[in-house]
Amino acid sequence: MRRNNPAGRLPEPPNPIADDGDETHFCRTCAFSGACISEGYGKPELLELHCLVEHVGPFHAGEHIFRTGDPFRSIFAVRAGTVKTSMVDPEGHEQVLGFYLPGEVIGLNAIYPDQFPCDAVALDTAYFCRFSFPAMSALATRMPAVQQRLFRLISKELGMATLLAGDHNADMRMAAFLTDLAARYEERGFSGTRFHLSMSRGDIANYLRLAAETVSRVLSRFRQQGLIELEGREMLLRDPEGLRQIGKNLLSH
Amino acid sequence: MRRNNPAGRLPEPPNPIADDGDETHFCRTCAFSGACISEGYGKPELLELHCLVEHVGPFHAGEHIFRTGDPFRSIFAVRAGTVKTSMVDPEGHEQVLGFYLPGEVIGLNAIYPDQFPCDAVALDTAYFCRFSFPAMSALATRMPAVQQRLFRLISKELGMATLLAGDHNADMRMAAFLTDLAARYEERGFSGTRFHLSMSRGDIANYLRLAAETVSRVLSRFRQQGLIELEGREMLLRDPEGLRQIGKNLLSH
DNA sequence: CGACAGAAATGACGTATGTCAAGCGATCTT
DNA sequence: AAGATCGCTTGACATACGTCATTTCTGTCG
Repeated sequence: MRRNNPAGRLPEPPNPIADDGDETHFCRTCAFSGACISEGYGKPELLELHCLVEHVGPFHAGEHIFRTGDPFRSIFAVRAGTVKTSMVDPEGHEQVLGFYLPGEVIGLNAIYPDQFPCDAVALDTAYFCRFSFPAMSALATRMPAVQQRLFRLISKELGMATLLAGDHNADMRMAAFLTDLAARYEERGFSGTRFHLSMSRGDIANYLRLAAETVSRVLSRFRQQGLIELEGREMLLRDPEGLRQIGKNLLSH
Repeated sequence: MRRNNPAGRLPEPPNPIADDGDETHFCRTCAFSGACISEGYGKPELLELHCLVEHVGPFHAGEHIFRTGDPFRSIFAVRAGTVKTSMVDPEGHEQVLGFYLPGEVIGLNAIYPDQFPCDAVALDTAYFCRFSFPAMSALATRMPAVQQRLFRLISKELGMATLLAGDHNADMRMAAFLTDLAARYEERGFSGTRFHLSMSRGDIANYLRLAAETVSRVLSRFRQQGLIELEGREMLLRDPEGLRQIGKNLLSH
């Protein structure tokens, strides 16, 4: 447990949890909430959407939410915690595909192959809403807003994937990674300048297609340059705008 | 025109055209055809889907089908020719995102931002079917098969994008690229061992995140090793299985 | 036909980043 | 408390690939 906070350390960040939903209300930060709440759907449809939701968890750090090859039946919205998705190639090398924060959705890349093409493991204690995909598709045919939400979610994921495919140097990748994380935390109502890195340096490196040593060096350099403060995994962005500038070629907005 | 075929040259490849559709039949190779034909939908729905299709073209080599920032209204199925999609970063560097062959669909990554996030330019003379996306979404709510086809198309594109994001050496990338191209040609009924590269070495290099010189060198090496025969842009895969082995870590199947 | 321009191939060289290795500080185990 | 283990940092060195420069080839146009 990371509880005590001795003097001289960075203050603890607020614990990122999106878990304020109940039987008739979605968690405020959930990627699906907009499909009903913000678009003004009435009680009946709202209840219908809730019928196909199942709360699952907790999953503890290192536990799998799904594994490569599992039959695709559901997508998962993160309610609390952080998730890493990754593939392992035929030679056994891991490839980190992404990190998912509260309010975000995993499993969308399983629709086409109809089975999960990657593993999903919890990086810390995590809770989920599980949506049956067949039921959701069926509902989508009756609720255009749900259909559109799904189209947009998948298309958004597609946009994300293409960004990191570019060839950029280590500084750019790292700066873009931090800026993106910050924006996503902020979008969900958490601090966009102070947060906890749930993933190891090795995972970050793998995700950015760098060596772990390179990640260490870049972070050290960023610290020397006053761009960040970093103690273990507690991150404070001292100069978010500076970081954004360095990584701007990778960032959509 | 590439017409005459003097002795000593590779024979001309069959011209990749998927253009056998009419008012009530889709082109056999079209990505949408399965949505109606193979799933046994009757005349009424078939006609409905045709109503929202518009044949456009020809676009000549270098002409834009759409540009970054254009409002998103339609997706395009390639009927004939080849298309390159690319983004330009704030510094003006081009980033090739993909190449699209007859039967494939472009524009899916525009759904989320609701405007095209990239340029699409014809690499040779190209024809398209344009599908109004709002109309298609509306139809999808009434035809689950169309909805599923859309979900799967976008999700497939997502899978493609993540593959090239890995860190692999130049040989692997090139071998995987050729194997993928071959498979896609074959899937659409063209030769999977002999085809014309519609794109320049520079475009290939950019797509694979390599320098053009590296692409040249790798291709020369592949030729020396007897993996391919190559004359200008006419490609003959001498050892497709060997190539598949080299690139297997990047390939889904 | 010859001149020109662009695409492609090839060689020489530099560098960003990977690899290997050592060391340090936490946390866990016995 | 000693030892083992793991995550992280830092340094020294190696290398795959990019960059720059030159040459060759191909197709185009006067």
